[in-house]
Amino acid sequence: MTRSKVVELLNNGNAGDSVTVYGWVRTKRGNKQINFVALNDGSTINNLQVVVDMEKADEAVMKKVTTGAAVAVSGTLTESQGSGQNIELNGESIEVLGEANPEKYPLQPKRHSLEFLREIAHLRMRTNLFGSISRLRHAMIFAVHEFFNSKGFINVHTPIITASDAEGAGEMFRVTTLDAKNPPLTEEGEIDWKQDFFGKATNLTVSGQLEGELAAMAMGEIYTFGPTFRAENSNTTRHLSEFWMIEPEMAFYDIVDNMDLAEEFLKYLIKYALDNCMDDLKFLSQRLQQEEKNKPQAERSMELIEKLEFVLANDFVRLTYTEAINILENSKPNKKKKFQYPVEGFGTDLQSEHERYLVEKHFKKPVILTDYPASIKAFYMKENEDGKTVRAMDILFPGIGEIVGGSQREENLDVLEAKMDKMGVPKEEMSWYLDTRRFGSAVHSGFGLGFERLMLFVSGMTNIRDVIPFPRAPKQAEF
RNA sequence: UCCUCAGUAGCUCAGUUGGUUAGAGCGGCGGACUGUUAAUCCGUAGGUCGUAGGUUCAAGUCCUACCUGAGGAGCCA
Repeated sequence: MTRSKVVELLNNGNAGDSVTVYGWVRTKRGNKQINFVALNDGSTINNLQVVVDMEKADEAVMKKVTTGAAVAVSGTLTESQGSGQNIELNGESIEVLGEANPEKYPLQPKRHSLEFLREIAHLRMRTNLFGSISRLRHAMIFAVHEFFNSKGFINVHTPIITASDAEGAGEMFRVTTLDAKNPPLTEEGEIDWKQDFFGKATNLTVSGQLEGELAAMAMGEIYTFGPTFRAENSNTTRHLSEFWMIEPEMAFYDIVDNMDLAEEFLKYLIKYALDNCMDDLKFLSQRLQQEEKNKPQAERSMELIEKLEFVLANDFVRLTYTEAINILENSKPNKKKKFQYPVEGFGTDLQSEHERYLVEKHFKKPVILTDYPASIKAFYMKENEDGKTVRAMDILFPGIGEIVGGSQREENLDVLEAKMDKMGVPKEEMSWYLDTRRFGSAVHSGFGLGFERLMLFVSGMTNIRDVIPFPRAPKQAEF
């Protein structure tokens, strides 16, 4: 007999069908006459109820059917007499494939704290919550590729090991095969990287953007979707040391085309979740509502599905950095000196509290901020005619902050080189990058979307460590 | 990295101004119940109080250091 998935049986099973299911036991309850086993195989949030007639069942086998055990069940689908489900499986034969000692198995049929589940990340995907998140994450990965593929973008695998340290996107993890205890030294007493595996100092990538630009300047429209590494000592609910980033890069796109694409992309992903993951979203929503009960009314967020639909239905607010500074300067919290960091005109770097005010209080919807001062942004961003600002754009989401950061790129070689000199970026090492401006340069743009931040928004989770299966963060590299 | 808070049973927590033998709920185990939905009811076992020092007649409780975790800030996606 072939194996059926729980999701197929619940959606398309008919009473009378003879089926075999494999899965893990969530709970067992009942009495001497009858037992009910809730079976889950990861294919859906919903469990298949297996009904066992204890007068016919092997008692020794049923004793091993405990929470967490892997079982194979064969039997006949029947319409359920109970109220929690339409269809259930009349279990005629049950085989325990793998026992789970109930005195030692850490997942119990009860609510666990997220902190505890983080400590047992190797098992937490067996919970309803992390099962839902895993399916949702998969759906979002799939939707990313579907979106770009449908628009004719080429997926490019940019290198994970890089030698360039000029991107200025934070601390990097060194990649080396040198003996850590006894590295070869130069005459000056410095580590001699020439003797290392690649003949130079290498790191894990902090961004695929520069290579993405090379590809875009040949293929037109490309995107990358890969792991990214930052060795920053960040201990927050929004940062990981290893995370996944999507970076489209498009030739012949200016900053407005870039914004249009980013907004369309985010909405596509959210719609995909609503269209394909409703069971999981409903569960996540219920969980969120439960959490929010403990919060004061004013701090409660919108119901999850309502929030997703709201973002779909409304245009993102677009405004310049300068306009944002104006709003902030005239805002109540600024006048009442409620901001920890006062807003002091053009040049002020926006702090979390400022971004949150704009998104959560003032506009109450996603905001795209553009035209930041050149002084607070990266060297490769396209300078505006005013000479003061650059064509950068950050998309700010409620509860998350910056979810997308992007820009139109400086395509003029002279301007770019002048900026690199000014900001101390080594031109010689980046000669390969500058070749895109030397030969066939053109207007182009791109952005980076933090995949886990998207997951935070879509799932309603609040800690980024809960939306990636095996989080990497300072002092955390287990599993 | 900085600030704040926390660490007591498998899990979630209570534990008074320092004072006998450290408690509860859930989970586990045993039992009861002919259809349950995180079942219900009865019973039962389960603890190096994060680690190391210190103060004291006496420390889960006070002090110091360290470790771990959470929330916030910075850095950013």
